[in-house]
Amino acid sequence: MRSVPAQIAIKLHQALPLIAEQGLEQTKIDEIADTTGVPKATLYYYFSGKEEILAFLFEDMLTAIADEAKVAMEIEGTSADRLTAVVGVQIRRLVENRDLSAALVGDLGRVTRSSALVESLQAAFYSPIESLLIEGAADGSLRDTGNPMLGSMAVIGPVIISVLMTAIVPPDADEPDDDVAGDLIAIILSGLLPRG
Amino acid sequence: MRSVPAQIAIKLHQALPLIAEQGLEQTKIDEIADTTGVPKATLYYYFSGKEEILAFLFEDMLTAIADEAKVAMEIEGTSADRLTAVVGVQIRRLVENRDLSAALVGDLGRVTRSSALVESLQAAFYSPIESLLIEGAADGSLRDTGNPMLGSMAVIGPVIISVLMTAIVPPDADEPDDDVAGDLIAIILSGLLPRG
DNA sequence: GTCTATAAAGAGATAGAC
DNA sequence: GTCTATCTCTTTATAGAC
Repeated sequence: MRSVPAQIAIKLHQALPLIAEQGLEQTKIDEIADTTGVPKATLYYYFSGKEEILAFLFEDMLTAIADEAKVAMEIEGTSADRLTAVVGVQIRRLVENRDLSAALVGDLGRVTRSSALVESLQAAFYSPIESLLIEGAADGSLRDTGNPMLGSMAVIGPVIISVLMTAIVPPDADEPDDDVAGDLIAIILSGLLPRG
Repeated sequence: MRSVPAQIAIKLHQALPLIAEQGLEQTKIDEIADTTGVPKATLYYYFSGKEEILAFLFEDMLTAIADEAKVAMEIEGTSADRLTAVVGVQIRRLVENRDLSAALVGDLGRVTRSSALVESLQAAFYSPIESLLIEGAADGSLRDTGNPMLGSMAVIGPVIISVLMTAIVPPDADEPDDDVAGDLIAIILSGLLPRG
């Protein structure tokens, strides 16, 4: 894959609503060319096929999330605060890239078959959270669940699924979007049992 | 779709490792015929195509989960107990059908494009949990998060993601499987903050 | 880098006999 | 219900000029 000019990278995003809606399988490369205005021959010049196009866009977003998460992991406060910040970053970016996220979550199988993408997913979602859980258990600001992996799943799972839901629901829902991230992390932190 | 003989339904499961591994898109209907021993002509006799074959298997499992969940929702104890039971059912069935679950989670986009499957998913996962959260908030055995939908996501998300993980990891991992369901629901119930 | 045209192969789906 | 054979169509991907 040759280095992709920014000009083209931007245009590629225009194909995402299509891909999100009907899946990559049903999206013909001619449609991508038509929708984005990038000639098919040019697409093949830069990419080996449509899988690589989508993977490129995934990588783009995941790298951005990973970078931002790294920053969020350094803020002042308790581990819980940092965890809240990281989850906020993740959700915000996912929601901002609604269609790309829908394509990502809707085609997790494809993603998990690419080791490069799996690594990017880990760097963006799993690793930051696992680190913070371990850190928090050590300094006492988070409960020690005894299983950082399961704990991480308990955080990432809701994030992914809630994004999937918002991504599925047609965009007409111009609900104020409230503070999904905040509400979600509050539930995750406090749990579902009544507090004593 | 004609009513599928049990004989054939059973054989179809033999194609699942293949589908789980390479995705339905990459799985040729000839492969399904070869692997299951069901002649291709017979497959077309009962199904309109490979999508319908997979959807049939999904429905099968989801219906079983929904039925069992309905039972679990009636057991004695607190709402939290019932929630634990329901999640236990869900995880157990998913893990038992490892490859089918991998196919399901790996191709959520396809699933969400079928309204029948979306309804089955809701009946198996979302509805039971949402009911219990509402019930628990009312009788005080669960915290009132003010948003049953978000609360449900906080439960279902970890379930789905943890199953995805175990489904991705090669089966060589004959780890005792411990009590994933129990550990997971404990974390979800108690939250990640230290208890006072 | 982009165009037009085309190869060419794959795979889904069916026909029609048994 | 199952078999063999085949059709047909789509879609990827490339060739070669500009």
